[in-house]
Amino acid sequence: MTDELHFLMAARREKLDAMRARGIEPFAYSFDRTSTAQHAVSLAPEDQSSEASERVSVAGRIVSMRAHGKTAFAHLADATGRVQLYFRRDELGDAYALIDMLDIGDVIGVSGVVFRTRSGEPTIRVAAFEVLAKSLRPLPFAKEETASDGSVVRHMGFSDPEQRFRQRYADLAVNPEVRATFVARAGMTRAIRAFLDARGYLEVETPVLQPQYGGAAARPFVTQHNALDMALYLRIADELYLKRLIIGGMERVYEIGHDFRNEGVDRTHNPEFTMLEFYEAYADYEVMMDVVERLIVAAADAVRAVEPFTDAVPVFTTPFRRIEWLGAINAGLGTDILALDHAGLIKHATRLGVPRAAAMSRPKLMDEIFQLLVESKIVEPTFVVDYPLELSPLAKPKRGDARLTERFELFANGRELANAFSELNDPIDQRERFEAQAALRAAGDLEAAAVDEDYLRAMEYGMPPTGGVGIGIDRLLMYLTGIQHIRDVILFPTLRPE
RNA sequence: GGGCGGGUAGCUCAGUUGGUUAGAGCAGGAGCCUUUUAAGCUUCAGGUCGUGGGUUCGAUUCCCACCCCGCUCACCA
Repeated sequence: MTDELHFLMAARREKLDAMRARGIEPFAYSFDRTSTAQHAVSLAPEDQSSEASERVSVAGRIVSMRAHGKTAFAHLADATGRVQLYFRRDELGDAYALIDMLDIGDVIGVSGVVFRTRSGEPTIRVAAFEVLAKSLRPLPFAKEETASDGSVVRHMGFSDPEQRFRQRYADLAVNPEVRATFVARAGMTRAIRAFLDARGYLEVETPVLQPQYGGAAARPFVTQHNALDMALYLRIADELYLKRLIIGGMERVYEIGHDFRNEGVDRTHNPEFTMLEFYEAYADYEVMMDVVERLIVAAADAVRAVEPFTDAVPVFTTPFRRIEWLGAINAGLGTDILALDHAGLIKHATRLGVPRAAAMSRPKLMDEIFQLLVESKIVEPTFVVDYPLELSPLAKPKRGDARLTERFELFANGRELANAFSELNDPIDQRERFEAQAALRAAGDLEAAAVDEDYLRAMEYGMPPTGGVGIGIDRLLMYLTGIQHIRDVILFPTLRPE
């Protein structure tokens, strides 16, 4: 059936027309609120015989309605919660006829005094009300029952995952607890900004559209600039631009923004996601480990402050455990992985069950083996330190062991939460690393980086020693809240068009 | 991409071993009801049973293909 002709919508259009026939315009310009729903509830007198002295005006959406002839009850929801409304014909006179033209979903403004009903529920006795926006399309509100222990039981409702994400507006309107996730998300990023700002960091914005992408291993989205007649890539990382700023003398910078990776969509991957990167001149990865630890704790405190997540957020003991990449993997493998040639790596990877190992490059094989033997088994937050040089084309070699780099990743619950290094600041070494990547790329590794000549030019001017960190904000929120699917922490996850 | 499960009313779901009018609750219309709260009572309406083919006297049901969704594996260092 077509929406336009649907009987449910037709009925609402008829009510709209009936209101206008009475000279009422049901789409308002503004409404002066004197109270929120939450505040109105708090005004209710203790005993049932009296009522609050103060008259309140509240606005929100009608989420339930029970009409009884000459009286009617409804619940009004705003951002703070819900409050019951009581309409009486004795009180409203001719205006009471408008009750027949209201629907669940309408946005209305009411004023009246707060009292308690026979059953004790705080309720506004409506003295006047107006329709602020007529709802022409029915929202799938669920019936809610307040159990004797005060918990709310929702009956049926709006649960189809596809429709919830396609119509997040309806999801948020109907399932108010969804909002809490995004309140927590905002609290978390606010805490992170406050933490970095307090440390003297400057928040910056670098290009999303880039002529050359880099800073990570991933396949990009490509787009076309018409006037310049050139291809542009959506960034896969912020890294190389933020380090250009370090070279320019902005000694502490961070950016929170979207990166884009042209890869699969699943429980932990959305094509666009939010990345925090921060860089600090004159710091090495030891300093950054300490910063990351405190930043994670600050983020966790912020999420813990949001009601439904208080118990979900892990309580950390610092310092986090540290293990060495090479020691951990060699212990699992029973031999020195760095002593293995390509054929030996393929043999071990295959033995461990890595599919299609024969087609993989050395770095890829090492990472696969690491994931299986070490990463997947980490539960408590753990810094894995000192990654092999060939896995880390932007990191400085480790002092005292040129096979490794000063790099760490933070893992918890088998997932990567942060990736960081003492940034490579030797432009000659960086060129060699880029060229090694380019060779992998030429050999068919679609995720290997290309040589970035402009970045090398910037480095040649002189880049101070720098510590840098990347943290996936969506993943961090998932970890802290215990939410299992990335689409539940993103307001509008990527979907196929309808 | 592989495997498994699913797509039936606006929402949440039953059901059809192939058969005539496809069901429920909520939401909706009409009526009654001046403290209800999953309000209640009476009554009415609401469906191309994901799409397209095939088999059949007859397909929402069986067969084939396709589309979409979920879970999962793979991929995503």
